[in-house]
Amino acid sequence: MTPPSVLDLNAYLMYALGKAARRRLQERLTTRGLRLWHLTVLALLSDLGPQMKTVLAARLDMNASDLVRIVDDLVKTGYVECDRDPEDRRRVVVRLTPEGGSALAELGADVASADDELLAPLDAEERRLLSSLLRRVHARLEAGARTAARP
Amino acid sequence: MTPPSVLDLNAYLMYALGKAARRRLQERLTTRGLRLWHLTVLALLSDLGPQMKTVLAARLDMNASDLVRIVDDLVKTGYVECDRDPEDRRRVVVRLTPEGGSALAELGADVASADDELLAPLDAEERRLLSSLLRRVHARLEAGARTAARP
DNA sequence: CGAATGTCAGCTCAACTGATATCT
DNA sequence: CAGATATCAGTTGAGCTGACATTC
Repeated sequence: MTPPSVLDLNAYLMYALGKAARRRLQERLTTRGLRLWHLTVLALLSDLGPQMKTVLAARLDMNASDLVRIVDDLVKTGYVECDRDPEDRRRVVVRLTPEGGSALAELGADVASADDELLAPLDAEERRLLSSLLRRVHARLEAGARTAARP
Repeated sequence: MTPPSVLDLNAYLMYALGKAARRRLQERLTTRGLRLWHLTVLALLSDLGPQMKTVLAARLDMNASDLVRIVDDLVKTGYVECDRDPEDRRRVVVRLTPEGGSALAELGADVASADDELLAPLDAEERRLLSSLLRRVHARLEAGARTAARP
């Protein structure tokens, strides 16, 4: 069952699973009128505190011009607010509002269930193992992106 | 380094890594005028032999209407050919041409290097482990899709 | 007839590019 | 001035939906 040589490629496997993961997360977000980037931006703001737009975009491996539109959406819904940094007026600092924080909290359990659905065939120990491997690959990608951007 | 709570979600991790994987595969394909689906359809035809379009679409977790356009492209480049099944004239059987086969062979090593790039931080044993975990998750997804489509 | 297969048009989101404005 | 930050317009691919025709 499912032995095509495409599956010999981990890159293809990750691509296929990434699509499935995205689909499951989207299901849980569209009912609230949000998209994937809305969630990830809110979560990152919650983790890091108020941040410049370039930092957010870089951390999420996201295009700067796309981030502008996502933040615009979040401002309209009142989940984030923006202020110019008085020390460097080029910078726009984005911060989570209380409304954004509670919206994120409400999403938490709902979104976490996407994990259970995806990783159903694995037991707890295997999930930890997979998670640890994925994190290492992801960390290297981030490091590579940084060094590539600032050689 | 990179500890946001978004990363507690394996679903998000897979999504992010899937994007990175897709990007690496695309780099290697656009130089030849191909896209991701072109590669996967060629590879699946090589593995399974001539197949109906619905089978191809289902196996690749792909929309039937999208497959039609991908196959159209591949027919234009001469990599596949289509024939009506005389026993059931609704069916269109797609098969790989010799040109398609050699194009796929030429892609092989090039595309395999996407794996090395992605999994750079893991040693051989860890790669096997990751691959095995990913395959199990993927197999379950395919099974779920089948049972959901035919309850 | 209903159901399966394939085709076509059109839509949204994701991802990227290039041009421009503003500020340091 | 160069460089960083942000913004805006437009393009492509991916993914999905609905309508339709054809055949069994």
